[in-house]
Amino acid sequence: MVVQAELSDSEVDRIFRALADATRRDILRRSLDSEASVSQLAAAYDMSFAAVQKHVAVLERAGLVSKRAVGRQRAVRGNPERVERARALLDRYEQIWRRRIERLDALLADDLTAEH
Amino acid sequence: MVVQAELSDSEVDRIFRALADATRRDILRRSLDSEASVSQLAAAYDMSFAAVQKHVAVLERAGLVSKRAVGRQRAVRGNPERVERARALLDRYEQIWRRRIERLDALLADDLTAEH
DNA sequence: CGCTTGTACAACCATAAGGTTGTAGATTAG
DNA sequence: CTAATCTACAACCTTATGGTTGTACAAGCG
Repeated sequence: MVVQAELSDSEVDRIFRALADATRRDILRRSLDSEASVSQLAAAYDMSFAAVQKHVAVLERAGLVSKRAVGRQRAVRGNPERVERARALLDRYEQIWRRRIERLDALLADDLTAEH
Repeated sequence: MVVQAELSDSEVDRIFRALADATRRDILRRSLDSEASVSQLAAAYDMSFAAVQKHVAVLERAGLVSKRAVGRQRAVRGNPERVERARALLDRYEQIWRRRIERLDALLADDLTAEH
């Protein structure tokens, strides 16, 4: 099992920032489903090629997709490992909440015991 | 079981946008762990009260926290349901990728069969 | 070779984000 | 009642974001 380094705050910032745009989420979905060139992606949206190119760049800087040269094209593919990392972060928040509930439950149990 | 409405694109935008800042993620963690007033939260960061207040407002608009009036204080508490929703979205991306792999595996199996 | 296609990137613009200070209203403490 | 505390919000500033157009260059096509 590969132990991964903790993501820095700014890396996490970039990941969630990249996910905070519907076009980028759609590009991520497509590129997880199958590789597509930047121009193929661009054809799918009602905006300039350059705009789509920028969105891909934001995803790339966040590590959510990577590009591979195929002739003059750049094949974009999603990086499931990064998505998993983001999901794991949210899992931790849920754990924090669950631990809180456990503490509260324990307190309540103590109170009931004390009432004897 | 409560069936939940799909989150709109802009709701998802707000959720991930809210998560894309280290201070806000920390506020979310704290408020999932235990309720805290805005001023208690503000004391924890090296920025003005108003700045922290704005961060709380961003989290609130995203539905990640809610506020409850307690005298003159506003108790901020995290909303685990929303965190779960965000996590579920990322799960879907991972599923998309897994389905792709399954398709590729199926193709490979066909090829091997064809070679007989 | 010359033309088309695919990409990269700079320059620019409008708006949003993240911070500040200042003012004002509610609530509690003395 | 008066003073202190907690919150809300407006106004302002700087920088980032998301879009545009235009230019440049590499790779395929005929």
